[in-house]
Amino acid sequence: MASRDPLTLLETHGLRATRPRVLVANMLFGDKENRHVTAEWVADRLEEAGERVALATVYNTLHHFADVGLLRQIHAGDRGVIIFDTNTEPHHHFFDEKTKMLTDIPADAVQVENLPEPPKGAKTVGWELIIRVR
Amino acid sequence: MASRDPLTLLETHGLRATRPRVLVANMLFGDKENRHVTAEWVADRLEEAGERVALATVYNTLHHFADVGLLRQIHAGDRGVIIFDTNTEPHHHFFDEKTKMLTDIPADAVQVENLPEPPKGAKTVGWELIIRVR
DNA sequence: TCAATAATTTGGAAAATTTCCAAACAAAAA
DNA sequence: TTTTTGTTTGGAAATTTTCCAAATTATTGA
Repeated sequence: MASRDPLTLLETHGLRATRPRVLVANMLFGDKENRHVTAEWVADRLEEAGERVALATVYNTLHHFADVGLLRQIHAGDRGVIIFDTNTEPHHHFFDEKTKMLTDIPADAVQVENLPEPPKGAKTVGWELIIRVR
Repeated sequence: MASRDPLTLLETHGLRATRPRVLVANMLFGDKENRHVTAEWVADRLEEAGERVALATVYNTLHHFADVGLLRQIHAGDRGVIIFDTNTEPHHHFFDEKTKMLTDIPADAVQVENLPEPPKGAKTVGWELIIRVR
């Protein structure tokens, strides 16, 4: 994996190292933990740290990170909330329908054969399994 | 598959055959088409048909249908919109990241081996593959 | 270094979607 | 019937996200 040094990450992904981005990058990539985060969670952490960053900027930042592949937007979980995953490697999720929590499943825990071809005109950019549990 | 007769469906799923439910059941199960619908889509169709049903009732109805297994809430697609799938059989989806559209993939088109065990205390209620395309 | 240019941030308003609520209504049971 | 239970209604409220125009910050290149 590439370095997790926040400044380097921004640099190598063509993002200006502005204050909000550095703060968020530090929070998300400063250690090796993978996280499932929402804009609200990030904003709350910043607030706790006494850092003043507009909520709109948090959204901008997370979307920018996702655009350049630093984060992945998860298509699972509670409707109405965008969840970003710091783990952009292929992997899967348990989704607990009661708690609305996501848990990672390593990619190699499952074998999938015959991944269907995408409709023509489209190409596959990724795939994942969502296992719903209660 | 069980009969798709709307009244019978309501009956066998323990739902009172009220006016809004019959209207929605007709719209969704009156033919053999599978559909991915939102509350807004249903409300619009009702409106077009000159049927007066409160939006809150459309939501209630769709949630009730999902609760009894007549519909499945899809965990994919555009954030912020609840999509209900009339196809409650196991199957998968292509998700087009550009258009936000979902396309069905029949369950037997893919072989998945070693479905991981759920975390203890939980049990698997379903699973699906989401293939993201562009 | 300094201006010019381009990108980003801000805060607040607006949009979009869903849920909540209490009153009215309809269906089922007694 | 009457009672009880479940459902619908419309509007307000809640939640989450996006939009916007102005201010700020970073970068470029004289």
